[in-house]
Amino acid sequence: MHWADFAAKTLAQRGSKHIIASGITPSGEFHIGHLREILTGDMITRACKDAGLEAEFVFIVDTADPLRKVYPFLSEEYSKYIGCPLAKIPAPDENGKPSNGERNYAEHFLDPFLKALEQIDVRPRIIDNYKSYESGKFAEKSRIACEKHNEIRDIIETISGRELAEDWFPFNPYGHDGSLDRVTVTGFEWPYVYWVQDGVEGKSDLNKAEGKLPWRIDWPAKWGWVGVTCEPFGKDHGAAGGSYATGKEISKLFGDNPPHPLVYEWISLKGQGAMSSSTGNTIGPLEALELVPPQVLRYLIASTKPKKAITFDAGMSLVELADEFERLASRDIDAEMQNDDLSRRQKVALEDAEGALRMSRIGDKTESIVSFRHLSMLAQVKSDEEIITSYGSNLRDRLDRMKNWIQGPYFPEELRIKVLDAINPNADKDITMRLHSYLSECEWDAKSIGDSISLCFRESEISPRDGYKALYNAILGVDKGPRLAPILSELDRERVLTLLG
RNA sequence: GGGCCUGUAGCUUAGUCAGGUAGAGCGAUGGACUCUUAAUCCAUCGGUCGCGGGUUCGAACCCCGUCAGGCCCGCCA
Repeated sequence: MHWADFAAKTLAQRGSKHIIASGITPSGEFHIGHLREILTGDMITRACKDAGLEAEFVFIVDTADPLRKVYPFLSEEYSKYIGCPLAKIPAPDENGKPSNGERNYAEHFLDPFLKALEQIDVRPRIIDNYKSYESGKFAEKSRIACEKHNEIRDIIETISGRELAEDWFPFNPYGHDGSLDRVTVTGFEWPYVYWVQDGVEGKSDLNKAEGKLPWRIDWPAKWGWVGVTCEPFGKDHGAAGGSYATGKEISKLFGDNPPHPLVYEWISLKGQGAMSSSTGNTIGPLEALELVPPQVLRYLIASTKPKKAITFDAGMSLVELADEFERLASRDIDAEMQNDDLSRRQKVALEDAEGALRMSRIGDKTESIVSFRHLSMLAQVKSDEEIITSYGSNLRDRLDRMKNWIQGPYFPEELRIKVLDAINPNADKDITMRLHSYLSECEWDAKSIGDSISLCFRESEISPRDGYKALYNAILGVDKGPRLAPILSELDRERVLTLLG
């Protein structure tokens, strides 16, 4: 059974109505790693619906989280915003300086991500955390947290095994400068938390966004008022003593039923370690979508069990992934399932494949007749019109993406068609000399070139196999390759003749 | 120090929860297609299941130990 279906089955035992949640802090550029968070949630939601459950997917954007530090992509001017909620900070401009524009910091990074999600057919209900504090959604949980601060302290200290500071309090007010830093809570009397920052005293109303719950409490509080029944999260939250472990207990303290967890591994970039918004070591979803169709990105997540680490590579691995998806999409899985000779293992594999495909599909079942590998070759040697004419206009979209890929930095060298610059001594001289004379006389278009090559082989009694091998070696330096005539017709006749010796 | 996750063919991996002859894709190799799609089709090769013990008629799977990598136990999402 596919992992998403398995999760749905587990949820079915809990009830028939579900809210699956994902949460991300928009502290920097979104990347493929964040896509795993979102897609994992989206796929569980899809699986729940397939299983006949009522399910809604929500994306909680942690806009109330403070700016932690001045990231490398920000200018020093941001230091004055450290500790302030991302929703109240101006977006950086192209130089990393605070802009005067309309958009805040959180929106600046969130908007492009939401556009990518739309392409990928993920349409969650968006919950803005800061606005939720503003409208009092957190008030009730905040009240309980403040009233039961000793129990909460006990839960965190016992489960995480760490000691909290003497002046720790389960609610962080924003001080007079709007920052959470250097603020000490001095008292609580509903609905106010009293505090002092740099000698300045003040109070924060729990009904408004005048402070926020610390992460380990904020999370279970959201579970409660949103009604979350399932949430996937990264392995960092999942470890023993981590925020899920404490959140689960705090959730019970709030009188709620903690959501079903699903821990997923991280995505790293090939050869560069974990993806990280703060170091700029990222590939964004939009960037990836310029190379492959959205189904392939969905398939990347769908075909890998959540606990498996993914090493993302926008080169050859992505070509293989895309082709694997196309092959799978063109199979008739239902028919294959009818085969009674299948072993238990083969059956399981088939079920997983069916599930991964179901989780990856967007809209109609449009399969393609051309593999990515093949398309990469066609795109290098033929004009768009020729390709569209032979394969149909529904290839347009993929062709455009392929062209981006070829022109960009990620296109694998092994797929690049490289014409030699000098005579290849490994090519059969005898054969290439004969081709030389035939090709110096024919018309210089693809058809004539092809005909001349055939004619040459026939009249010289050279087997096509040996003949093409020699020709490929002379032009491209390899034993076999794509259709040569169209490539030759794109080159100067003189250059070709030179290579033939 | 304590805990969690991962380790299976050259590569990516299924199978571990419910123990029963190790499955697949890619790549590689060979062949077919009487002028070559990096196409397609067929076949073949390829695995001490990280390592060592134990339980069992039988272990990739359960138990103990061990090695390697990642992560958490810092209001850090």
